[in-house]
Amino acid sequence: MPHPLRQHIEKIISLTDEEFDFVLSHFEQIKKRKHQHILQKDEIANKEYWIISGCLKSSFFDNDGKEHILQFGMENWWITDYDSFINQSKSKIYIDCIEDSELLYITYENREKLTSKMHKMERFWAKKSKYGRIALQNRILSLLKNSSKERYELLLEQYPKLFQRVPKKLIAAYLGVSRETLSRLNS
Amino acid sequence: MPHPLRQHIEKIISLTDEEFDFVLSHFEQIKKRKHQHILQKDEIANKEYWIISGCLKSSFFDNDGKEHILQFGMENWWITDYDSFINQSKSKIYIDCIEDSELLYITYENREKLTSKMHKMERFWAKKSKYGRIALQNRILSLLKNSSKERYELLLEQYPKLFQRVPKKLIAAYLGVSRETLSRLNS
DNA sequence: CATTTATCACAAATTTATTGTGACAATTGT
DNA sequence: ACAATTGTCACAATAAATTTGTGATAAATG
Repeated sequence: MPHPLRQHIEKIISLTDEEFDFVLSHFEQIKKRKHQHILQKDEIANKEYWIISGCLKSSFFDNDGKEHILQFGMENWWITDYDSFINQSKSKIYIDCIEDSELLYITYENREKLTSKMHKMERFWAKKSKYGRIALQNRILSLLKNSSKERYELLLEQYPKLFQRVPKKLIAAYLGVSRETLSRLNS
Repeated sequence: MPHPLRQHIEKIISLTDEEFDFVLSHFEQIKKRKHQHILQKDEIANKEYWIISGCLKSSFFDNDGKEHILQFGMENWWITDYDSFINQSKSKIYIDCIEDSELLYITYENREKLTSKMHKMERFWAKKSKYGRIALQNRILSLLKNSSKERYELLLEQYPKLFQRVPKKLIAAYLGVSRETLSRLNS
């Protein structure tokens, strides 16, 4: 069966075997265990990760040390701090594994190389980026217009798996409520 | 009471208040939680850490994925991969926290600066380095001449606290025996 | 001012990690 | 070749850490 990354990319653009091999040659594969981070504050994100298996979160710690989760990442998702990655600037966020995970990553330099040599992949990432932008916009809207109960229900509807996989306190940190409030939303 | 790092340094050289403040200004303080790493394979160790509180280990993973522990680090110890730090080359080792820890670190650049401006500190680190070398040599000798039971007893005698603080499987990875064998050394 | 939420405290439940031990194969030194 | 030591696998008991729900109360929100 085809490489999972190929399946993923071919949802947007199609590739020959040679093209995919060429793409893949720009990636490295690594394993990370639960709790291990792949990016921390003040580092420059020079890698973009694609999740083969496992689960990660990208989060921000406020001055009180409280964690706010920007994004969860699961199988077939991309994750990095795009602010830091694109601008090659210091990151404010922290990305770590919620489960043992297998990851593919492409460095900033390799992505530049690849997109310059292969216009198709430029298009792929451009499209990805558009979708990502829409998702972010929707998240902002949801934070503005929906109550925490509504946000909870929307998330549950959209990603029911997440609730079986990750502790509720992390869901709470994603929804922007305390874990106690989240717990009481059930009743 | 004086800063713990000052107490530590003054065991070897003496410092005025101004001198110590100057030294300290080259360090940064950070907190790390259990499981978090401060160095991983293929990174360049550009920081040397001094442990205020907590416990860390520096280890190497062999081809079978088995962990071999080079060194534990506790309060008032220094830790980094000196091979990588001194030569500013890619590290082969992994350093992570066994407990939540508070650390001071000095970057390679700052250490260069500090030692060039303050000869005393050059002497301090030179002496530290000598002691470290002796400790390493003794460890090698012990691995060569002592049985695992003897190495176990020597470690227990020298660092009894370690056995209360860290899981036996890590002691085993330090002694170079399987955790089962270590367990049976008790009887 | 009513409602919602955060915070603190606590205990129960659940999950992970640690530890010892038996059985047996592999390795080592003599 | 043989005895002793150790590694590996499997399993169960224990211990430790994490997760979860809930009450009480204060703070904030609209």
